[in-house]
Amino acid sequence: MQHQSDTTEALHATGHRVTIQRVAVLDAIREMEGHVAVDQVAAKVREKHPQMDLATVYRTAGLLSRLHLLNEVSIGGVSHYEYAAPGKRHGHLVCEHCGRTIHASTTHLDELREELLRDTGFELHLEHLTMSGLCRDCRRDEEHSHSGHTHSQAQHHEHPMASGHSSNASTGGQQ
Amino acid sequence: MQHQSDTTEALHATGHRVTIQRVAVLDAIREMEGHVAVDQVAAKVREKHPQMDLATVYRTAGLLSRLHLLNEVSIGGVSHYEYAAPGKRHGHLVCEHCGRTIHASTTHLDELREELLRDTGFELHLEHLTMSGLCRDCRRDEEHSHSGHTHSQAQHHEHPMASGHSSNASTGGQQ
DNA sequence: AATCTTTCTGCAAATCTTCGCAAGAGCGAT
DNA sequence: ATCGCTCTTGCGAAGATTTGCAGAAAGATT
Repeated sequence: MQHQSDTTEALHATGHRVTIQRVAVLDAIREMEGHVAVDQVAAKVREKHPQMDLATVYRTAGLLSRLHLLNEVSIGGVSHYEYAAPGKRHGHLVCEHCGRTIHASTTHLDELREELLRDTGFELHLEHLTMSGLCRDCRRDEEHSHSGHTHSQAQHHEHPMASGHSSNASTGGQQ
Repeated sequence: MQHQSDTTEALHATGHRVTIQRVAVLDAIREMEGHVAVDQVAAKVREKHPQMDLATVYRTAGLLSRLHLLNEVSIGGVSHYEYAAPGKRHGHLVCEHCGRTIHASTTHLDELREELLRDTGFELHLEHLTMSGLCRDCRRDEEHSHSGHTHSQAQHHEHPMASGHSSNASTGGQQ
């Protein structure tokens, strides 16, 4: 369990200083599974370092994200982070209706990435990619309610939303 | 040039009320080219309706976006909107370095959309799709400075950044 | 046109996120 | 171990966005 070295190395290699805050934030997120919101990270970190400031967590998570030690995922406009386990790259599909997050293997995305690079010179960063749309369930629901255009304006009817987030319906193939 | 009717129709058809605020916001954004930030929209709208509240602009732009009359684009974490001209769909590629936004034809994206739909049941909404990465120019710059890992942390060289747009290219003052 | 019901808006307060700055902490040189 | 040069952090404040609420306005009804 010496991840520590990874973190330290990555920071060193990029000319950044190794601070307890940085190690603590990464550790906290690694301990918590899935995508966690910043305030959750802060809470976790404060268990051991009570004086850690929220702004520091934001800054640190942002930095670690840029160093590819974390992935940043925007869910409903709110930043979440997950540990960027090496070799486990995936895109994020967030359902606009129920808020659930699905992981998409990069198989599809790599293709897109190459095409864009060739055609526009733009190098797509898959690590931060979050795309929105409708998940299978909500899509079905929506089709059913195609009768009266009540359109209650009501935001999403908040599906049960499995507590532990990221119900993985992905293409199965996690690398 | 009676767009008015479009707006009115779309609102009606979805059971929403037609208010001056809603028409005004859509008009303002249609008059301003490209992606405009919410505060710019508010300023424009207030030329004619000085009492219009910022929160209303947020709520209205969000609604019009859900009705596909506008496209929402997140640039550097800040919401921008553009008029959703029918038949002009495109994805948004935002450069993490200089903040520039590039339009990607949906040719590439449609493919991805279909694959995702088939493999995961997820219906990707291209209208809101914003992807980040590095544009051609910044990519070249970055490759050049591959010498010492000084990581000067130097502020971004702030490219010219095509016309209009919010002068706010701040990718944030790096740590 | 007056009335009624429900949706919207303006306002203010709450959240989420970033920023500026002075004090504090790494890390290389002494 | 100490010094010094920078990078970082904590803190307060500002910026961005959302939310609750009560009054104002839209659309249906009479």
